[in-house]
Amino acid sequence: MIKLDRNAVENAALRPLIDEAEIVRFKKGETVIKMGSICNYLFLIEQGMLRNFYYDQKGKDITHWFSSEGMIVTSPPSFFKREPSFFEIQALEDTVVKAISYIQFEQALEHSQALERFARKLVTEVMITLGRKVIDLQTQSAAHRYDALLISHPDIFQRANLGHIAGYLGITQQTLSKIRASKLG
Amino acid sequence: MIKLDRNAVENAALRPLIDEAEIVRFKKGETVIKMGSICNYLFLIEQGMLRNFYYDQKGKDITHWFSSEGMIVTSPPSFFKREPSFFEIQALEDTVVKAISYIQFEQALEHSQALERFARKLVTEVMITLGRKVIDLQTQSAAHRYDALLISHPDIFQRANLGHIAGYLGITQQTLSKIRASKLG
DNA sequence: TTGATTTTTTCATCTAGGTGAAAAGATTTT
DNA sequence: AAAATCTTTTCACCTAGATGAAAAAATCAA
Repeated sequence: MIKLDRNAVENAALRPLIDEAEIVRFKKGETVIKMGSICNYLFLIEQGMLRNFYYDQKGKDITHWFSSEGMIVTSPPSFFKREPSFFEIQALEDTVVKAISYIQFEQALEHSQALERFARKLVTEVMITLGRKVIDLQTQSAAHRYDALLISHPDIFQRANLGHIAGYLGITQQTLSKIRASKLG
Repeated sequence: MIKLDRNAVENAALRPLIDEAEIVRFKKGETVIKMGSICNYLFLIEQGMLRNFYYDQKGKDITHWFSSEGMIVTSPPSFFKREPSFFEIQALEDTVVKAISYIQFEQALEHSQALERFARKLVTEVMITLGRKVIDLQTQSAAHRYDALLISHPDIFQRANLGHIAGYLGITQQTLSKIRASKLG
């Protein structure tokens, strides 16, 4: 969802929250957050890869976001608004996370203005990123979005399957396959 | 961009920031923020309506967001990251805003944890809204998005022209016109 | 009160990407 | 190493929405 750079991880305000977080392991394919449940954690990924996805009207599974080492991920509407999640989160690889509970998070933020500030800035980054994604979906062709992803996150192509990537790009797997074929000639 | 409900406006932490903001008036059609400039303000709309828009590759003007009375609006990437804005902001009606400068904002947040907290929650709402817009663009038909807007923001149809609304819905004006025609029979 | 400009609709045509089914390739399981 | 399962590609066909041009309607200006 959002990458914590080295500065962020070493941020003094964040340290205690990370340190008291529980380490949790997920096996490849395992469900981390189930649709309909309330997501009580921010997950800081130590090792591995997760994806957020949802089911559209027709029940098709659509990837909303990929997250890997150093990123913080959650089901934002569920975690922040304490409501049932329409996202599922699933492990694409064996994954190790530090799970920061909602209660830990709320308490830490109440006791530390620096952390509150840090959290605000993090959320602001995600907001800007999502704004860019809206513009992208509205103005770029599928092929262009594919190229951009290949450059910005080449590792995803090693770690997620093309069905997941197609959903993330806002297209079907068949269309993605056509785009890939067209690059070969 | 984001609506401040009555609770929010009366929030004690926010009060001083609003009170020291400068009142600015824009005439219908006037440009509030020019593309390429740095947006130094959060605008709290007292009266009137603004739209954020950008130009795509081909130079087509695309509305990203409408904002009216009680909403706070800015060019988020420019305001928060202090970089040239790719959004323009334009007044769709004669509009009165309270302009909170970046410096006022930063200082107030440093001095008030409650305000920092309030700002985080506000940005979180925008993040969630944008996440929903991504899903909407990816899963709903243009006609469905039109219906949804008609229900959620009927006033926009009185206050913005259909070209602007089409851009907001992610379609061309001609397509919007076809959708409208199909509703009449 | 008539131009001039802007906004909205209409129309004919085109195309990016969807759909559904099937084949081909990989990977996993026994 | 065969069977079963999952992933990716291919193909024929379809459709939502784009494009470009033009007409019609509404709004504004002198």
